[in-house]
Amino acid sequence: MGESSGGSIYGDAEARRRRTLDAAAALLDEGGYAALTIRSVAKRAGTSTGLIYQYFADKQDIFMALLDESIVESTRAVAALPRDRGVAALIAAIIDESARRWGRLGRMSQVWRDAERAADAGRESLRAVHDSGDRYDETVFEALTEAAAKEGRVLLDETAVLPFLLSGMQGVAASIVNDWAAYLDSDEFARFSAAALTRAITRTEPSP
Amino acid sequence: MGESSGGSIYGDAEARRRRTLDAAAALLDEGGYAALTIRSVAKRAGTSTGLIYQYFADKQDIFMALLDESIVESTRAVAALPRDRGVAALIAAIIDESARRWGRLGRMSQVWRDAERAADAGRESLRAVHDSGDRYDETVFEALTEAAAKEGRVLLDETAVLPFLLSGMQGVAASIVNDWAAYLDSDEFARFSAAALTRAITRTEPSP
DNA sequence: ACCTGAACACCGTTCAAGT
DNA sequence: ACCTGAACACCGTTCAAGT
Repeated sequence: MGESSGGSIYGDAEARRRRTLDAAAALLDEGGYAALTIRSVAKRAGTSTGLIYQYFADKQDIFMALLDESIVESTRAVAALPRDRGVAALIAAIIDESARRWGRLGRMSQVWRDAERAADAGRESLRAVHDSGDRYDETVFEALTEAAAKEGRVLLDETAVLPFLLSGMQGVAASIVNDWAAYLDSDEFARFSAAALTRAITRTEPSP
Repeated sequence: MGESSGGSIYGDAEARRRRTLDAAAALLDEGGYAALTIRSVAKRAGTSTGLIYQYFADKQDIFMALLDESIVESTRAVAALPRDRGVAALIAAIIDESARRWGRLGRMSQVWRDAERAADAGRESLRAVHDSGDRYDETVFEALTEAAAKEGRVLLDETAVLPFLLSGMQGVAASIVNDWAAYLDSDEFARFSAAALTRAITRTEPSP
C-alpha cells in the first residue's frame, strides 16, 4: 500500500507487466502478428517466458490488455474532440482516430473473436474489454448528440442509430487501413463518409 | 484435354484439390481457425500432408482459394437479386448475404491482411482474390444503379460512393456476425442500416 | 511417377530446478 | 520466495524413402 517501488527484491512487478505490454506492442508494430512470440516478448521485456505467465493467463490475455488500453485511449481522445464544428467534422475525426487504432490492433480482431467464442465467460480481461467498449460507445453517443445540438440537428430516434454509426465508422476505418479503395485519397474518403453517415442518422428539425 | 477422370492411376488430382478445400471449409465451420491444421485437413481429405503442398503453396494459399470461391458465390448471389423492390431492400439483401459469408470466412481477414503485406506480389491466389473482389464491387454497383433507377432515384455522383457503401455494409455485416448490439434484432438492424445507407448515398431527382 | 510420413525448426505453455 | 529455461506436445513445411 505505501510501498513506492513494487516492494520485491526481485524488482517491481507492475513495472515488469508494463514492460511486457510495451514489448508486445512494439513487436506487433514492427513485424506484425507473426513476430509476436512469447519468447521474443520475454527477451525484449527482459524477463523469461515462465514469468510472463505469472502476469498473463496466456498469449491471448496479452492481446486483451493491449486492446483494452487502446480502447481507453480512444475514448479519452473522442471525449476531447470539439463539438462546435458540426456532426460531420466530429465523425470524420472519430474515423481518423479509429483508423489509427485499427492500424495497430485490427489484426487482433481474429484473436478477439476466438476469445469471445471460447469464453471462459468469467475471464477478467475479456470483461474489461467489454466494459471499455461500452464506455467508448457511450462517449461517442454523447459527443454526437452535443455536436448535433450545436448545429440545430437531432439524431434519429431509433435504437439502431448508434450501432449503425459505430459499424459504419469501423468499416470505413478498416477500409482506410487496409487500403482498399487505394485510388481514393483517404482524407477525402473519410470526409465523404462522415458526411454520408451524417445524412444517414440526423434530421434538421428537433421533433415536435 | 479429353480425359474424363484426371488421367492418373493415383486418382484425380482435381478431385483431390476439391476434397482438400471441402475438408478445410468443414473444419473451419466446426472448430474455428484453431481446428484448421494441415494434418487434420490431410486426414479428412484422405491425403497426406506432403501431398497438400503439391496443390497449395502453403496454408495461406488454402485460405485464399476458399476466400476466392466465397467471393465468386457472393457475386453470383448479388447479381441474381431483384432490382424492383428499391435500393434499401437491395442493400438489406446484400448485407444478409455478406453476413453469411463473413460468418465463415471473416475470421480469415487476419490471414488475408498478412498475405497482402508479405506480398509476394506475384502470388497467383492473391491476384485471383483481388480480381474476384473487383468483380464483386462492380456487380454491387450495377445492381444498385438499376435498383435506384427503378425507384426514380440516382446515386450521388462521387467517386467515394461505392467504397463508402461497401465499407458500411461490411461493417454492419461484421457487427451482426460478431453479435455486437446483441440487444437489437439483427433483421431490424439490417433493415435500419440499409435505409440509412440509402439516405446516405442517393438523391431523389436525376441530375439535370 | 507419384505419394507418404518421419524429421526439422519452430510455437505456446508448464514445472522441476536453481538462486 | 521468486525466477529461469529445458521439456512437452503441438504446429507448418520438407524431402528421403517407399510403392
